[in-house]
Amino acid sequence: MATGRTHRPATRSRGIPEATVARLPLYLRALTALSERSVPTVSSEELAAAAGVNSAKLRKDFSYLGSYGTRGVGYDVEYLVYQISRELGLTQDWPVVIVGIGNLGAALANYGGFASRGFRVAALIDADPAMAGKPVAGIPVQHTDDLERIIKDNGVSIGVIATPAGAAQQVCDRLVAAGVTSILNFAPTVLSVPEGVDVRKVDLSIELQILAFHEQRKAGEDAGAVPAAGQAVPSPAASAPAGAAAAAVPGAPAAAPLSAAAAAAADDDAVAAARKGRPEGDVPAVMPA
Amino acid sequence: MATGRTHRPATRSRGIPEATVARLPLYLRALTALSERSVPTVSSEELAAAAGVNSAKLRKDFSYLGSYGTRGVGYDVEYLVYQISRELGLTQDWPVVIVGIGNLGAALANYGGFASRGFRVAALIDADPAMAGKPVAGIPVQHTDDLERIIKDNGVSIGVIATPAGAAQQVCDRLVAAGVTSILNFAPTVLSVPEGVDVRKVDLSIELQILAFHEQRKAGEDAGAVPAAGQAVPSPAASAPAGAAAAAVPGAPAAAPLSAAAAAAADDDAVAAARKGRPEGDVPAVMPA
DNA sequence: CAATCTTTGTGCACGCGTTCACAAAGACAT
DNA sequence: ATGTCTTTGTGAACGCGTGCACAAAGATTG
Ligand SMILES: NC(=O)c1ccc[n+]([C@@H]2O[C@H](COP(=O)([O-])OP(=O)(O)OC[C@H]3O[C@@H](n4cnc5c(N)ncnc54)[C@H](O)[C@@H]3O)[C@@H](O)[C@H]2O)c1
Ligand SMILES: NC(=O)c1ccc[n+]([C@@H]2O[C@H](COP(=O)([O-])OP(=O)(O)OC[C@H]3O[C@@H](n4cnc5c(N)ncnc54)[C@H](O)[C@@H]3O)[C@@H](O)[C@H]2O)c1
Repeated sequence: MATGRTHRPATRSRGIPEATVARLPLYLRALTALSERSVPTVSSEELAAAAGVNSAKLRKDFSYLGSYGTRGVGYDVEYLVYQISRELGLTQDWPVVIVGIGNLGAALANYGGFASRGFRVAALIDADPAMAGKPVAGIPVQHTDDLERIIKDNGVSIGVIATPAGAAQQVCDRLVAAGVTSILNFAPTVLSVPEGVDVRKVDLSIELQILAFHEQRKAGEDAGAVPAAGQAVPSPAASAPAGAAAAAVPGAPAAAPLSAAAAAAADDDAVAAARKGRPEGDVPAVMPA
Repeated sequence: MATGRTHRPATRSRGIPEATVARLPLYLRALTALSERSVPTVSSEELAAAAGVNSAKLRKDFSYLGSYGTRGVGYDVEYLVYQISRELGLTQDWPVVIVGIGNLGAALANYGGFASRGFRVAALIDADPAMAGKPVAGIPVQHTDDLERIIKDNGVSIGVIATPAGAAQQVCDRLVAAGVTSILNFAPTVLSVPEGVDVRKVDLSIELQILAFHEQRKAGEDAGAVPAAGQAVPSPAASAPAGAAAAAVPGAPAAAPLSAAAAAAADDDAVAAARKGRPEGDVPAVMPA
């Protein structure tokens, strides 16, 4: 899932908790499905099951919106769809621009789920001159030079960034300067934005790493110990003076810390680990990128 | 950002809070960047700034892993990169399969960020016979019929679902049955999985809706009142619990209605929605989520 | 109208996550 | 050694989110 936002610790939006806001789209989706099947009402129990949440939580969530249910009966589907849509601001059209029409950007542009939910792709923007004018998903790609004009002409307030990480902050700055106040970022970078601008990020790599963590733990439980490998391990070299540019590692940039320093400090490490009550045999061999 | 997981209320994984696990990849990314610049050490303050978090939070996060810092100096970059990598299980190779090689699936297959962190795309799977054998990102697409064999032959434990929503649950079931225990789901559906299987979802539509909510609130603050929609509004009033396909099922256990709703919701994909054309008559200018 | 049954809305308790604030640890200078 | 300075590691307080459990509301039946 996409996670992470520039938190607004301040006033709780209109009294609606952030966690609740994040679940409203889920409820809306389930309700829409029921609506299409012409189901008139649902109980909190049924709807909660469809949305994959606890029924008490769902009821509490709805209570923030008001009392839209009928005791002994449940919630009126159509009415609730409307109320949630209104609360989420989906009763109006939101023009969106996608910046960076590469593999991902093109996929997003082709994604039907955009338009079907009130989000209209107002423009596709890319820095590659070769792409200018070329239609993607029926929409001609425009050059970055016109970014500001495009944003203003279309009254865009939501921008999607799908450029390489290196360009993300710069693109973000331009979007914000042009008037965009909500950004969905797919680039693996932490964007810094001024107060009042919301950023949400979708980070595939992070999701996979979280899954890997749990996966490893599952495997560890089944097979008792971890694949032990008594190789040399990088360790906090004796104590590198922060100031000096003299890297802890001479030549090699990132993969060779298992040289002199490491070997010498290996003993040190074992001691430290033992002292702190950490198993010392848990040392794999491979290094990540 | 991707959000939502099948929670494991049980034992807190090895004492490391879920929230911390979710931030480790962020730290790792920042640390890797420092490592490439041959920076030997960082203070919690600097690293926190780079990762976009509070420094106290970062220190507490690291404290769950052990005491890897040096007071008065900071953290050894190389050592920390190693420790976090190990904790996340990135010191080993994770073969991954992507199911559903359409717009999104193809983009994912082409994504370099996969391999760079120890995730290897072991196979691409699609149900379309026309795609079988066709190479995407240099990897030949294989047919769904061989899904089980592919999973087992490659020892895959992590699967990515990028099929239409309607097929997601079915694909999920097959993946799980074949041995996959971690799933990253891009389809807009709530997947139900047995205990022990982790699911994380990336839902673009939900992210945009959350942004829209805040966007609307910002606009509302500026312009005082709310966009008074004088439109006709469905009211719960008259709606009587019709007898027909009344959802208020007799004694349905709660399992049946779940899968039923899920299946229905699944069908509510962009494509389906577009094909059916918007059911105009009802409600405001809202659209299904 | 009264009794019964269903389901909402919410008070309450609990646990997790965040943040502050500071003692202690170590580096470094003298 | 001793003192100063920097930065970690963490105790403690606080707030948010979750879920239980139940009273109240309304439907439904007799
Ligand atoms: N492809 C995926 O599945 C995937 C998954 C997760 C994250 N990401 C991230 O999404 C981003 C895009 O990925 P991709 O695979 O589409 O990359 P890509 O290289 O295919 O596309 C990037 C596009 O951005 C354009 N671009 C570069 N600089 C720009 C600028 N300053 N302004 C406007 N456009 C600019 C390029 O011309 C190119 O068309 C990357 O940051 C990547 O890490 C991609
Ligand atoms: N494209 C996007 O940017 C985007 C964004 C968010 C979410 N999504 C979701 O991701 C999913 C895929 O989107 P897409 O745009 O790539 O769709 P798509 O239609 O382009 O691709 C879907 C692919 O899945 C294959 N498929 C269908 N049923 C299958 C099955 N049972 N087993 C294996 N493969 C099967 C199809 O042959 C097709 O190649 C959808 O659920 C969509 O809602 C897409």
